[in-house]
Amino acid sequence: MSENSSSDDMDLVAEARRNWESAGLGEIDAMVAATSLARSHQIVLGRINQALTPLSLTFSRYEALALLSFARNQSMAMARMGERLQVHPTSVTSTIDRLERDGLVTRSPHPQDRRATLASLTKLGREMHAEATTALEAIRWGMGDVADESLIELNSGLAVVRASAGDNVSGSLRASSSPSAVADERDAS
Amino acid sequence: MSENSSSDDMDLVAEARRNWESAGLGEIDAMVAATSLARSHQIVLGRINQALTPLSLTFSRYEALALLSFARNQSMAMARMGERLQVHPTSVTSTIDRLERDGLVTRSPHPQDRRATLASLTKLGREMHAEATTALEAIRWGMGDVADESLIELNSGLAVVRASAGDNVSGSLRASSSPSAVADERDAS
DNA sequence: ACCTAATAGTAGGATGTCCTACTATTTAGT
DNA sequence: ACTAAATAGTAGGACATCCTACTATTAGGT
Repeated sequence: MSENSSSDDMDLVAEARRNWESAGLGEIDAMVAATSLARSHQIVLGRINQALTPLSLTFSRYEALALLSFARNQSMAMARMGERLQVHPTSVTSTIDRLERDGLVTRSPHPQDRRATLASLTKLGREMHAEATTALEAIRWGMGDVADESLIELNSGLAVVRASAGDNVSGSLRASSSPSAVADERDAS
Repeated sequence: MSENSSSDDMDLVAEARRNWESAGLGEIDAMVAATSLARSHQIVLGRINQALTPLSLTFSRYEALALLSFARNQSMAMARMGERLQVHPTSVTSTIDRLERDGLVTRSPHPQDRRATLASLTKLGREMHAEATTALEAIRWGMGDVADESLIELNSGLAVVRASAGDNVSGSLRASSSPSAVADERDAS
């Protein structure tokens, strides 16, 4: 999929809004937000994966590498990886399978808990992580030419959504979006 | 995956920011935006799919149903569906396969173009679309308790991203994000 | 101590998405 | 008219994600 097949197409989100309004339905802003969020995610993830393809990586696998690279000894129990990455344990198994297959990670038994398995970065894994990070910076993490200023606003808007799911976003609220939630910032004092 | 496994976890996005800053890397706002976008998408899509599960639907299939329901004669050539939904032609095949299997859609040869196949909503398909729409409205399209006001701001922020990929977002810019693009709004007069 | 409940990881299966390759048709250009 | 290029749809395969079920191990309660 190219980012945008043709340029003769109208604003898909605006069109959805029209359709919904003409059908007399409610929650239009929420519908538009969901649609727009899905499309934006598709765009950004597409760019990211495109940038990682030459390295034989995907964003999922990159995230796992990044997590390990910041961990003590560059290793972590798989269950903990699932918690951090917010994915199902079976997804971790699948991701580590492929990283191990490609020589970026090794599995080893956990020294204290014989149920657990440690995933550890290999030398090649560290190198690939560094290369991939450079590649992602070069494409600004898929954010195109969007100005930093706009990104900060966007982050505020997204933080509100994450907060609605119980995520701790105390370190992510900056701009004006949700006056009520900004309270967290001051509570620390 | 529950929305948030435990509550003892810190702000994952903020933590990523810390890690990146300590590594001396650039494009931090873009990295945070990409991370936050992915997480928000995961949250919202998860809620949506959860609401659709009782109807044996997924959001992808719902989108196809919705597209057909707004089309003339509730039918459309599959290639056109792929353009509108912004997915690969093979994804349309896959989606229509399942919708047809479940009796929500039928395939028929295109009367003018023998290469093409028309996907048409069945009566059951129309009913399921209506039911699913009600279910999605009930959960505000996965946007939780985020206020409409915040959603409108979020939509503006996301529109900037979509615009960066060439999407026409002339009908989606409202708030403050991108002053230059708001001009479209007034051009109509 | 012992039995039950919780936790760690994996196997197998369903979905959704993409890609490449292939067939059938249509369109365009000479 | 005829051939080459474009288009429509599908088959088969790779990945990522979830779910359920199953084994192994650890932790808890009596």
